[in-house]
Parts: sequence; C-alpha cells; structure tokens
Amino acid sequence: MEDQQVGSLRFNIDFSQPLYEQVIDQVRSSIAKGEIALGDKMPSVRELAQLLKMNPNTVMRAYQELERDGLTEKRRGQGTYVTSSPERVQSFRADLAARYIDNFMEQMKSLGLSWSDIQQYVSQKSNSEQGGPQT
Amino acid sequence: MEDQQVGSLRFNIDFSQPLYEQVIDQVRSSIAKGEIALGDKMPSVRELAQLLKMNPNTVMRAYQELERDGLTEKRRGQGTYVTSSPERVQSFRADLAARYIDNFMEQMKSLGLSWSDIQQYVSQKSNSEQGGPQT
DNA sequence: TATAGTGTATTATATCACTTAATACACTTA
DNA sequence: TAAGTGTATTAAGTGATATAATACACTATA
Repeated sequence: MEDQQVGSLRFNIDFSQPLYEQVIDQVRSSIAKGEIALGDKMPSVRELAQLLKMNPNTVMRAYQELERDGLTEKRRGQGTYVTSSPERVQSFRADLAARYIDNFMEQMKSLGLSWSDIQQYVSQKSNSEQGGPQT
Repeated sequence: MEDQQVGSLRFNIDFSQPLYEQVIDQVRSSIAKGEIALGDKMPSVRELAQLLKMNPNTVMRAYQELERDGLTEKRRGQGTYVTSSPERVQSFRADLAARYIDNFMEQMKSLGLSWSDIQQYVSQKSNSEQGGPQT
C-alpha cells in the first residue's frame, strides 16, 4: 500500500508476487510510459535495495532481467542507465503487449468467450466509469 | 504435449504451472465450454491421479477448489459430479471473465496502451489467421 | 453382510523458488 | 586512496508444491 519514490521512479511493493518480478514490472511500466526519461540514471542496486527494504541480490536479479530485455544498460563502476534507444523501448513494448494479448485471448478461449463478448463487457465497464478504458 | 482423455474430459499437463492449477483450469474450461455435460460424473480422485500420473492429494486439491467455485458437487461414497445448475456455471464464467479482463486491462495500462491500440492489434491478428478471434 | 469404490485426513519427506545475509572482487570516479 | 558502482559466491531459512503411505467414514452392490 505504501508508495516508494526514488528519482522519477515509483514503486508499490506488496507480497502478492515475487519481489524481483514486481521491481521488473514497475520499472518496465515507468519506462514504457515515459515516466523516466531515456538515458536517465537508475538508482544503484544497493540504494534501491535499501529503499525497498529488500536484499541487493533481489534487486540485482531484477536489474539483470531489465538489461536482458534491452531496457537498461550497465556501465562498469558507474551504474545502471535507462537505454537511450527509443527503438528498443518500442520493440520491447510491442513484444510484451503481444504476449499479454495472446495470453488473454487464450483465457477467453478457455471460457468459450468470443471477441465480441469481450468488447461488450469493456464498453459496458467504460460507460459505468469516467473516461473510458483509455489510460 | 501428450493429451490425456477420460470420459469427455481432456487434459494436457506440462510443468509450466503447478499441477493442481492445471487440473482446475482444464476442468473449468471443459465445463464452461459445455464439453462435459451438467450433472455428469467426474472421474474419481484416484482414477484421475493414476491417469495423469500424479498424487491423489494433488487431484484432491484441485477438486476441492472446483467445489468451492460451485462447479462441482460431491456425494459421499459416490463421487464427484458436475453441477446441474446452469446458473452457477454462468455466474462463475462471468466472474472469472471479469477477473481476466480486469487483469488484462491493468497490463495494457502498465504499457501505456489504449483500448483502441488493442483492437487494432487484434483485428490485424485475426486478418492474418483463419476465422478470427472467435472460438 | 462383506467388499469395493467413493471422498477425506494425517504424517512424513523431498524438491524447488524465493529471499536474506555476509563477504569479496574488479572497475570507475573524484 | 577512498567511495561508489555492478557482480559473484556461499550459506541459510521459508513456503509452496508434490509425493508417499496409511487410515477412516460413507455408499452401492454382489
């Protein structure tokens, strides 16, 4: 429930998922939404570990996956930086979106629901809320 | 990869998820799609365990959650049966669909994607395949 | 009344993912 | 030289998952 802030990064950590996955997801999201700028310096492993009250190894694990995804770059002795390449962010975003969508379509298929069923549900939902499904 | 069949139930078990979750998901799906009829007898705990090469306790765990969901009923000394109530199946299906959809919308939001972005992706995908996104 | 087949409960054990802890090393900057 | 980077290693603890071996109460049936 408690939000943690470090630089332009926000974190909201709970116990519903592995800690390293939550760090990955929330950094990803910040980059995808442009909340943290390309080329920006990330908090150091130790600094983030202390802030989020977790072990440096746990943060390391998250940082390593972010680098594998091409979203961050490491510079020896200097630190971790958000990639400066908008293309990498874009392609990662597209890949991840495709994965999410495919997974979702599988779930709908397992319930025997069609795409029009889904559209109907979403349009109902967006009418009962303000602003609709757009971010 | 190997499909297992017992009565009108099909199972495809791998090691990507906990075994009991896979049993739950696949029985749910069979009921939601009407592949197994309302009121039908389910395989016994021991029978399914032997077929799927897992421990009876693991199958039991799955069966208990299916009953909690209202999708099955147990009769002492007789066995486990699919519920005879179409209403229960419908309401469960709606609940689960809502959960899936909300989760999906959260994922899209975390990537900064709008509902129209998603529709565009899905319509592209259904054009490059046969039959479209309907089941 | 036996017997076999139901679901259920218990106890023990094993494995694996996740997490923490403590420490050390190589590199870069100041 | 000192402080701050990422990284690697070893050890330990916890909880979820799964198996194994039994045992019990209930029901249908021969």
